[in-house]
Amino acid sequence: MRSIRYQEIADELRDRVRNAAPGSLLPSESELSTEFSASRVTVRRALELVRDDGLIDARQGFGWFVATEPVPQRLESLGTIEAQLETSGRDAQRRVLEFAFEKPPAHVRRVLGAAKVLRVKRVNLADGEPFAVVTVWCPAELGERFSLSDVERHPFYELLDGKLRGATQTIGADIAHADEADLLAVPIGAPLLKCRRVTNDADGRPILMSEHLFPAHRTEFVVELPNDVPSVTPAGLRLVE
Amino acid sequence: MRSIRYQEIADELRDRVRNAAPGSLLPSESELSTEFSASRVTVRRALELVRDDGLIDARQGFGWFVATEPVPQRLESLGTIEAQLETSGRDAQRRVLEFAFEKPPAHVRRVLGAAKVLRVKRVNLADGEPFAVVTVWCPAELGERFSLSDVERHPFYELLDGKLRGATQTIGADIAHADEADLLAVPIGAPLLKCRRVTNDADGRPILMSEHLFPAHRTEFVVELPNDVPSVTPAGLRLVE
DNA sequence: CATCAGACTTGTATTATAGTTGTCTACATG
DNA sequence: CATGTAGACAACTATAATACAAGTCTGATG
Repeated sequence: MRSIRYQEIADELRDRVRNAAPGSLLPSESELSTEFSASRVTVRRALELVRDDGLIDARQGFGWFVATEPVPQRLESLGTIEAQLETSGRDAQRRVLEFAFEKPPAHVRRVLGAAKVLRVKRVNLADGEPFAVVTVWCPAELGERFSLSDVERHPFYELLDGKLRGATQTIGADIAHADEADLLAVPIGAPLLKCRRVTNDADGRPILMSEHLFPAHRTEFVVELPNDVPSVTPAGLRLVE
Repeated sequence: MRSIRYQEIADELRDRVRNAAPGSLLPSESELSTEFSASRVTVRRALELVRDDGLIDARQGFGWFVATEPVPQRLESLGTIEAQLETSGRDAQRRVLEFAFEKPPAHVRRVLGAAKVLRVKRVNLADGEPFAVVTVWCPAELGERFSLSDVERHPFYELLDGKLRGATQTIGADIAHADEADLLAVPIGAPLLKCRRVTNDADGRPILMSEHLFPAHRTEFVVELPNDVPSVTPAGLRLVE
């Protein structure tokens, strides 16, 4: 069986990088070149492969270093909306509208499996203008630890820091009804993006359910598809029953 | 019973390939030639037989290698909508509505940078019911290779097989206007999911732009977020200007 | 302290070579 | 006529060797 040299080198480098501290420098390309008895071009191709994995990065005149963020964010190049607002210098606020312990609606109960839940409804503002209405449900025994001011001051993921592990997110569309139209300052019947998310804890059990409504004229989802595209049809779409 | 040499060789190769790692390289044709004491042409015919099984593939100047899985679909656990329909036993059809070479609208021209484009508009049916209206733009010099029946019979990604590399997909919402409402068999003002996609070629240049409209009551996007969730806010959302 | 030269780094070419597949022609054999 | 052998050539790939541009750091110099 033949083998490609730069792939061998890339594998070796991946191994080393995984056991190295983030931010630490790799040997220079010419050093690696002599060490592997390969030309600089070959070493470079290997390095570029590892970079494509998100494990390392390079700066001209400086060198190759282990990437600080070992978990590459393949899914989307954009961060959270809050971080976006912050970097663009806009002011982000949230206003809690409702905060109640109650019996969950059927579709929430089916997912969370709790007889009593905390429901928090709030509106998110960017520069004073509303851009999202968010409803979050979580089991009552978890929600009892939070006060209204906790929820008002901190995002939910901070309060549950470290407990959240993965999520499934479905994106749909709806039109604004009277209640939502009022909150989002759009006319009744305006198109909305509706996002339902089920967030799991470290053990994979769902512990958080949330519904987000965005006015379509101000928001859109962006998904980067770095690899081969299997179809012109949007990936991730499914027909609902 | 005389056995045909290149079929014997093909059988032997099939055996080896099944026990080899995907992506690994086979010996070169001339090596196999000496190993099997057969001419290179004969070995080649055997290799081509195995390739027709989909087990291996070749690249000129590189070699023969064990075929990898069709597509490493990391992004979402769901496949394309066509594959979904197929596995669920539903009937998928498409009907081409418009097929024209013309000057592109501004937002298409800005992305593709072409003075003339091919625009194809079609409606997708599942079990006879419409579930998507799709418009695809591509530069005229690329589109000239395709006929109307090409587009009607094959998905676009098949016609451009191997050329497509990555894409950026934005998901938004809109309401159905008269034209779309008619095509999708929904009332005017019904919520629609609107997906715009820019697909790039191997060099990262955009070569395809498409717009997809789905009736919201029948469709939704599903995005799996396997890693840490940074926020309760949906990932990938951004504010538009 | 500010500045500048020099050593070292990555980024990006070009050229060369050996090895590979893709394709063709010519010929032999049953 | 299908099957197999032998050979030649084009096109492509991986790799090496080299050169130069451009960015980063360090330390000497004034």
